[in-house]
Parts: sequence; C-alpha cells; structure tokens
Amino acid sequence: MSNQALFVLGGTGERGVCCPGLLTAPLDEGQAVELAKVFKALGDPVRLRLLSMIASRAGGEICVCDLTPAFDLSQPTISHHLKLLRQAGLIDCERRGTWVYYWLLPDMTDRLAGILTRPVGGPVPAPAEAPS
Amino acid sequence: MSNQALFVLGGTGERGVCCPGLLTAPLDEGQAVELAKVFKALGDPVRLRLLSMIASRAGGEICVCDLTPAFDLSQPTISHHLKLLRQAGLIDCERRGTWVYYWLLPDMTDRLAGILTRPVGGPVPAPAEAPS
DNA sequence: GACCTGATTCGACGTCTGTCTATTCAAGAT
DNA sequence: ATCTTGAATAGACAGACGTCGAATCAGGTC
Repeated sequence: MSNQALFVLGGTGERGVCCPGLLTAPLDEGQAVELAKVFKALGDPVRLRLLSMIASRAGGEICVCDLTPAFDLSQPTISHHLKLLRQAGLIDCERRGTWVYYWLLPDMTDRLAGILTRPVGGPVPAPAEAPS
Repeated sequence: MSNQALFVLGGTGERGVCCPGLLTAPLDEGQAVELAKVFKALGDPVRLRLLSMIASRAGGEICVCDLTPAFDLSQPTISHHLKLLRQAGLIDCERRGTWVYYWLLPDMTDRLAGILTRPVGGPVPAPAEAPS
C-alpha cells in the first residue's frame, strides 16, 4: 500500500487538471488524513535531507550506501526513514546486486506543489489584515 | 518567534528568485530543521482541515467560533492546533472584541509550493526506473 | 558449502504529540 | 462590580515517533 494516498493528491489515473487544492475549498476528513500522511513524512529533518539528496542526485538515483555516511545516525535508522518516504509515495527503490538504489517519484512532489499553489484569483483576496 | 523559520523558505527580505528548492540540491542540516517544522505543522489531518477552512474562506478570515464546531474535538484542542499553525508561520490571528479571527499567510504556502516545484530542467531527467 | 558485506526487520526505550478536563484570561452585558 | 461567553493556557496521560543494538535477509565471493 504505497500510493494509496492520492485522493486530493490527484488520484492514480490521469488527472490533468490542477488539483482541488488545499487553499480553495475545505478538505474533507478523508482527504485530510491522506494528505497529512505525506506531509508528516516530510516533517522530519533527516527525511527532508534524504529526499533532497535523492532528488538532486545527477542520474536520478542514489545508493543507500551513499546516503548513510552523510548522517550521524545508525544505518537501521536511515533505512527506517527511507521506508517512511517510500510509504508516502515520495520515492521508490530497487535492489541491484548487493546495493539498493532510491529515486524520486516526482508525481507526488508535483501534486503537493499544486495543492499548495493558490489559484490566480484566490477565494477572495482578503480585505486587509488589521481592521480594528 | 513566528516566522523565524524561513531560511530556505525565502528569508524575510525580498527574495524574488524561485527558492533554492528541496529538489535541486541537498539541504543542509539547519535548513532541513526549519523546513521540517513547517511540514510537521501540515502533518496532521485536523490542522490541514483548519488551514483549508481558513484559506478558502471568502473574505480571507474566519472566527474561531466558526472553526471549532466543525470538529469533534474540544475547544482547547482546536486552539492548540491553531497555535501550531501560527508558530509555523502559516496563519496569523487577531482578537476583535470577544472573538478571535484567523487568516492565511500566503507567503509561507507560496514558498512551500516553490520548494516542491522542480526546476524546468531538473538535476537530470533520470535515466529510467528499472534497469537491471 | 561457509563466509562477508550491504540493507531491512525486530524489540526496546525515551521523547514528543494529540487529546482531554480544569483553570485562567479578555471583553461585553447586566 | 458581577456575571456570561469566547478563547487561550496549564497539567495529565495514552499513543505515536525517532533512535538504537541485535538479529535476519539478500547477494556475492572464496
């Protein structure tokens, strides 16, 4: 159950349109639960660094053995964080011989970016911030 | 210390350019810690729903008294979640008479969207997903 | 086969988080 | 001044989370 978390996120099928969006209409319970899983995965400094290392890697993928030494953490801990990122649908991996390689799944980050992007008009510009 | 969390996020000054980005280069420790605080604030279904209710509100702001009854939670719990969103720099509030009104701070969501957006070229398209 | 190395899984443990009730604070109304 | 209502704070507590060491699994080498 990796990418089951895609309700608002765009669904698994084609979905050209630009996402309902967090900022345009109230999320319902189920949507919020699914979305929260993904943001929760991003809510840890170690996982953010892992994700950015994976995403920015020239060639598109990186070996666990190149990730681990960048942290002052045990190897099982890194493995744990990678698992959470994978369960959130942000990355995927494959074993090749002795090593395991990870890569970004850009669909998910694209969807998140879309969800956080305000529509041109917005729900209404907001009158001002300090009336009194 | 509300908006102290803006390193990668764009800084407090003007910063027209489109953010270093999570996906283009490895985040350093400090950047990751600050960014994680914001994503952590988004990593809860209740807070996501609160944020979306606030953001999508016509007029730009909403009274706490309109938020609370939408949830099956105690009033202090809602207050607690609003505080976390505020500390993350995602919303702000103001008391007007008996009531307290909240509104979105779009700068933060804009920055997050930018951070999650891949640059046109990308760090390199990624060769393919399943070599072997 | 036995052995070695890279990576994941398992259990345990301390900390952090979400929730509650009770209390306090702020602003009006009587 | 006292009371009432809306909201925030304080303290408590169960459950989730991040980390570790030990054990297990997957491949390759000898």
